[in-house]
Amino acid sequence: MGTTQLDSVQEPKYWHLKTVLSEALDSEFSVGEILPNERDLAARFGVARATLRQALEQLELEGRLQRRRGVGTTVAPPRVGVAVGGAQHAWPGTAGDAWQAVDCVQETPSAAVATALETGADEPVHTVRRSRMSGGQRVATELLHIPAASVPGLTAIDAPSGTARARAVLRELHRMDLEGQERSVELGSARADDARELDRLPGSPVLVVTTRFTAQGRTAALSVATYRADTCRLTFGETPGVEIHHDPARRAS
Amino acid sequence: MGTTQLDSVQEPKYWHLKTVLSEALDSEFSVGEILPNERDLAARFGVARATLRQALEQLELEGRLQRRRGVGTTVAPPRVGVAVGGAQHAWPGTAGDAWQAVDCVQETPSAAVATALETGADEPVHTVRRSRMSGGQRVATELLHIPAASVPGLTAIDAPSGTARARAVLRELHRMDLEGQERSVELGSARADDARELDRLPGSPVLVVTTRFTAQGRTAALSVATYRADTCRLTFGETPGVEIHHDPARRAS
DNA sequence: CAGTGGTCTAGACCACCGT
DNA sequence: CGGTGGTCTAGACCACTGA
Repeated sequence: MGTTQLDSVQEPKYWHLKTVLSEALDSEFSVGEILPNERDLAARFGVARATLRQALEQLELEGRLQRRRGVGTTVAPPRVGVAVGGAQHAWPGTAGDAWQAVDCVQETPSAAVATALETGADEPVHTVRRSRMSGGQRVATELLHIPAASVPGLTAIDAPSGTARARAVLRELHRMDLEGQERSVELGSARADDARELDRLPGSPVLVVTTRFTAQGRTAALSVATYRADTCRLTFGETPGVEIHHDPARRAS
Repeated sequence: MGTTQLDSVQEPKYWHLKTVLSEALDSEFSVGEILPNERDLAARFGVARATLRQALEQLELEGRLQRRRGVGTTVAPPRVGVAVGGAQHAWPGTAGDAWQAVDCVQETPSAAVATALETGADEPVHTVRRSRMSGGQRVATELLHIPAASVPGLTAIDAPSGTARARAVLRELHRMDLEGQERSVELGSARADDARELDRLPGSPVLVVTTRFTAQGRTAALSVATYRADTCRLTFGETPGVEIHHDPARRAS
C-alpha cells in the first residue's frame, strides 16, 4: 500500500525500466553524453544484464540511444528528416538528388528482381550501387536495378566499371521519358553488406523504400533503398516534414 | 582448406540459424502452417532457446513468422500493401478512406502535440480515435488531433461523445479548404494501448505515419497513425504498389 | 591492454490459450 | 489442465575500440 497505483498489473520489468530510463534521458542527460556501462546500470537497477539490454534495445529502436561495441552507449540526437520525394517526377541521378553513385555491375537478376522488373530472368540488368549522406553520416544505401533494355545506347567503351560506369548508366537512363513511379515502405533487417556500409550490425532494423519507375509502359528501373531506421525519419512531399517525437517534459511546470 | 569459403568469419549462430530457417520456410512450409515449438526447435538445432528466439524474432520482424503466446508460431502470409495516399489531397474521414471512427475526446494537448499543432498549450483539441482494417485484420490505429479553431461550427449538442461525436468533428473539419499536407514515416514501438488494439505485445515494432494538414495557413489537423510493422507494407501514390520481398528459391536450378 | 557491447548458455517461472 | 510463447536470471566468453 502507499503507491498511487495498483502495481500488480504485471508490467514487465524491462518495460518499466525503459520508461524510467526514457524519463532520465529527458531530464538528466544531453545529446552525445555517454551512459554508464550495461553491467553498472543493471546492478544499479537490480536486474540481470539481459533484462537491462532488452530496455536499451527498445530505446535504440526508437532512436533515443546509440550503442557501439567497444565504445559505449550514448544519447542519440533527434532523428534526421530525409526527403524521399513524394510526388516528384524525376529519374534517379538527376542533378542534386542527394545520392552518390558508388559503382555498377552487370548481372543476371535474382528471381525477385526479375519479377518486379517484369523482365525475363535471362535479360541482363545493370545494378548501380549508390549511397546517401545526411548530416555527415551515411543514412542509406541503394541498389538501382536497370534492365539493359532501358539503356540501349550504352556502350561498353563508355566506362568499363566503377562510378564512371554508374554515371554513364544513369545518363543513358535519363534519355527515356519518365511516366510515373510507385513507392512503398516497409520494415526490414539489414543485410550484412548494407549493415557494414551503414555502420550498423547485421540485422539492424531498416526502412526499405522500394520505388518502381515506369517509362513506355514498362518498368524502366527499380530502386531498393535501405535507410537506417534508428536515425531516419522519412518525409514525403516537397517540404522538410513534420517533427513530432516522444513527449519529453510532461512534468508539471 | 576444402570449404569453398573461409568460414571462420565468425557469423553469429542466430544469424546462421535465421538463414537456415528462412530457407526452410521457403521450401518446406506453407502459409499458416505451425512450426514446432521453441524448445523442440532449439534442441533440434543444438542451441539454447534464447538463441533460437533471437532468430525467430528477426524473422517475425521481417514479416515471415507470426508468434502468439499460448498458441504457437505460424508462417505469416506476405505483407499487405496498405495505401497511405501519397499525393492525394483530401481530409481524413472523406467517404471511403479505409478508416473507421471509434470515438472522440476533447482534451488539452500534450506538449508535443501542441508544438506540432502550432497552437497554444491552453487551446482545447479534439482527439478522434480511428482504426483501419485490411484483410479482416486491424492493421493500424490513429489519433487525429484537431484544434477547436478548426471546427468552429461544432456545437456541444451535435453529439456528446462516441463515434457520433467523432463523425461530427470530421464533418465540421471538411468545411475548411484543405491547402496541403506533409507526411513522414518512422519506426516506433507500440504503446500499450495501441498494442492491445493491434493484437500485439507492447513495444512491438510499428510504422508511425505522421501527417499534418494545413488550411488557411495554419495546421488544421495532425494525424499520428500507427501501423503494424510486421504485417504492413505502406504504399504511396494511387497505385497498389510494388511487391518485392525476400528472395526465395535462389538455389541453383 | 582494459573496458565496452554482442553472443550464448541452461536453467526457472509466468501469462496466456485452447481443450 | 497441458502446452505455448514471454520474461528473467547469473553466469561465461567473444569481438571490438581506444589508450
